[in-house]
Amino acid sequence: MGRWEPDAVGRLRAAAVDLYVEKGFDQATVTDIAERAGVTPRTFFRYFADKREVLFSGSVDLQKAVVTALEEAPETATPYEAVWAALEAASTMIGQNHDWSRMRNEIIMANAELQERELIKLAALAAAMAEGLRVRGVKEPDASLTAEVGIAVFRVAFGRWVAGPANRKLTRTMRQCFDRARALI
Amino acid sequence: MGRWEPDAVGRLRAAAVDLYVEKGFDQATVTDIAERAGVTPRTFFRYFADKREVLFSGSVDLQKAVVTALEEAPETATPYEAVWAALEAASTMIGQNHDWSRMRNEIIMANAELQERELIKLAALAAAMAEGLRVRGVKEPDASLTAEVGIAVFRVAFGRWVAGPANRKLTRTMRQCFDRARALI
DNA sequence: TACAGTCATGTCAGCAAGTGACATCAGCAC
DNA sequence: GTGCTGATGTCACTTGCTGACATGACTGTA
Repeated sequence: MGRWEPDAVGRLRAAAVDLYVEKGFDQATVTDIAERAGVTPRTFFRYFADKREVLFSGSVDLQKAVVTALEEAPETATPYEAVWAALEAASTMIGQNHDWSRMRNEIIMANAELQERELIKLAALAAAMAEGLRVRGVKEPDASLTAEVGIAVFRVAFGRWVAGPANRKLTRTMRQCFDRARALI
Repeated sequence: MGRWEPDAVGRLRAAAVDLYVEKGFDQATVTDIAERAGVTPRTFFRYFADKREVLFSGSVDLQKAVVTALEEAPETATPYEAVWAALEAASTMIGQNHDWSRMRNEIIMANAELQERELIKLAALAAAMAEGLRVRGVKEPDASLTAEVGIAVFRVAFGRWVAGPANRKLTRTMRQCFDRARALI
């Protein structure tokens, strides 16, 4: 046993999410969160760059999965097909937990600052995908265009999935949007 | 003559942009800006919701132009073609002033918070475009997909144009990316 | 001419986010 | 036991942003 209760990060994360749901993101102060986690506000900012970041710790793994999928996609795949591999990998990760996704999404949609953070994470994902495509030999502007379109598809598909019934598969919705985009463009 | 110098908003905007360039967005405090504009910090927040918003006052007009273009696009146009009309209108507005766009873009790219704001404005633009398409009778998810892809094209094209030489036409770059997306997807 | 109302701005007090510098002290290595 | 390390606490501070109220030039009207 350490000097303090272990897993301060875990307690902070849990406390934050609880409070964001209970009182709303704006009303939940860092002091509240820290207090509930049995810790000082200063400690909160040691683990999370800011109040929003609590909800985005998963984005690192997501980005890794996406990049890996791009690397492992068959050499013969077109850029858009390679992007599909990335979207599929992302869907598999996120699609596991419809409940969590829905709750998290509700918190985010209720607050503009959180939407901003969500968007910049997706922009970073797009940038990573574009880089992954460039590694595959795709030139600009093709790499960026394909990656950005991929993220566009992701956004729409995720939005539909998260608003729909829990038993629907994200991968399925993603594929439908992916194909539909192809038909529309 | 009023009790104070006229056009406080204009002075605030100018002072803010100047200082963002001179010292960087983070280092420029609202107190600085207000002081240079000969006004109280409180007044700054009467005109701008926050420190970032100064750089985004044009987005209202942009959105109007886009929506109008969608309304006026020929009935026979496919969704993607209607989106082109919107992108063209946006390009015509923004493409006028390469210097201003480049400076503004440099300020924004140097700061994550500003990029977040830029992204949410673009997301709002996408939402407005999707709504415009729905008005045209396009169903979901087609409306959202087409609109989001349109914004993806816009992002890439704008990025290329703003980084390129001043005499290049935004509309041209936009069209190239628009067509290239069609080829890639 | 006086009077009332309005509008842009000032004044002031205050909260919450976020940061830097330094203190503390359990546990571990040696 | 000595000394180091790492996680947390403590404190003081800056900055963004807000609410409530004050001020006084301008405008319209009787």
